Amino acid sequence: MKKPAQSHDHDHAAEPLADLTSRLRQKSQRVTAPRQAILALLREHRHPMTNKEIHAALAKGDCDLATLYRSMHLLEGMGMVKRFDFGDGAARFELVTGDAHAHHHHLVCTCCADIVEIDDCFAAELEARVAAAHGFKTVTHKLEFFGVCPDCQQAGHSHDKAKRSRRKPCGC
Amino acid sequence: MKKPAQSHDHDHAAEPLADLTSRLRQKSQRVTAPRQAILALLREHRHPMTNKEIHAALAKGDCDLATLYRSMHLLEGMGMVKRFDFGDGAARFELVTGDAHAHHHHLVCTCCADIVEIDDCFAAELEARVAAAHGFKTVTHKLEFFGVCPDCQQAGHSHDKAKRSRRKPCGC
DNA sequence: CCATTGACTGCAAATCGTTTGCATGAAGCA
DNA sequence: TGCTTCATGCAAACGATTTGCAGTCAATGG
Repeated sequence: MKKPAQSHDHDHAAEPLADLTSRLRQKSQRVTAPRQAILALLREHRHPMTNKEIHAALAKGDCDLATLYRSMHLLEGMGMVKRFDFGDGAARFELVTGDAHAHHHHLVCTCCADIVEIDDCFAAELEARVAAAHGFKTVTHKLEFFGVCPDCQQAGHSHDKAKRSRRKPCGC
Repeated sequence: MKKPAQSHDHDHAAEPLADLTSRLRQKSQRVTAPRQAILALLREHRHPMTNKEIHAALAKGDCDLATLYRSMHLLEGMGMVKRFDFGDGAARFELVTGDAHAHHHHLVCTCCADIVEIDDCFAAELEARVAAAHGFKTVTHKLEFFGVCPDCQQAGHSHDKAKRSRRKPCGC
């Protein structure tokens, strides 16, 4: 088996792993090895990851893919992770950091899949406007931007927007 | 087989079917029965439809599901239909009408899946702002709103936003 | 009007992301 | 320490979408 309680190393300004697990416990959810591994990994990444990426990044045997999916549902339901959809058919997840920066969007390079975070959300006001105009309640929105990043522009690739690439943000 | 050139009936201010098929022909694509059936059906609907819905709406035998998927790719590539993603795992398509109203978003009821079109796109300016701020080129965006429509609010259902319903915009 | 030919279609099998059933295993509590 | 319940691993099931293949047909030239 694996080290039971690694609470040291890699800690770049992120919430301590212990705090994360205690959040789990407080909501009467069990703190299991797979869940700890997932949270520990997500702490390291500032950009959303697909379940496949998460699964590949975890030590082999740390967490079954089915368990991973179940865990992400659980964490999403608890508000500990946020789900993003870049339109390529695979959900992406990001750890919800307690601080500000909570609500944000992304700018995804359709060429190299590089991701930039867009912090200021201009859509909040629009949300209210839209809700009022149509009588809807509890309105939320999904907004993501796609384009070609500076590096890829230089690379000289002939990238017309999204083309029909469904599998990857980029078809390179 | 079916009537070869029905260019009459149902015609509420939409582009004539003949014009649509000629657009196909001009791009050196063949005008086949399945494609005509698809275009004819899409002309009737102002809201985006999933391939399953389109397939179900077409007369049995009019178009195989595989052909439907291939056709939608073709039409999307030609710019004759636009693809929308409501985050429920199924792509939706809408006929691109030559007129204005080209670029628009939707407000989807998470309860009854009712759809309202949002014509004014405030995001266009944001797109430019985002592109400039990060050096990206050919930036596009995907933006959809979700909420509970007036009718569903009355129905008294206890609908907290999207919950974890992935399959349908609504989990009613 | 008929032959030609490559694009298009239907069908079935294959993919991919995601979910679920089930028996075993372990977290948290008495 | 033992119980009870929740969580996990494995495999099979699923739904959306894609693809291989052989037969079919729209567009074209004769």
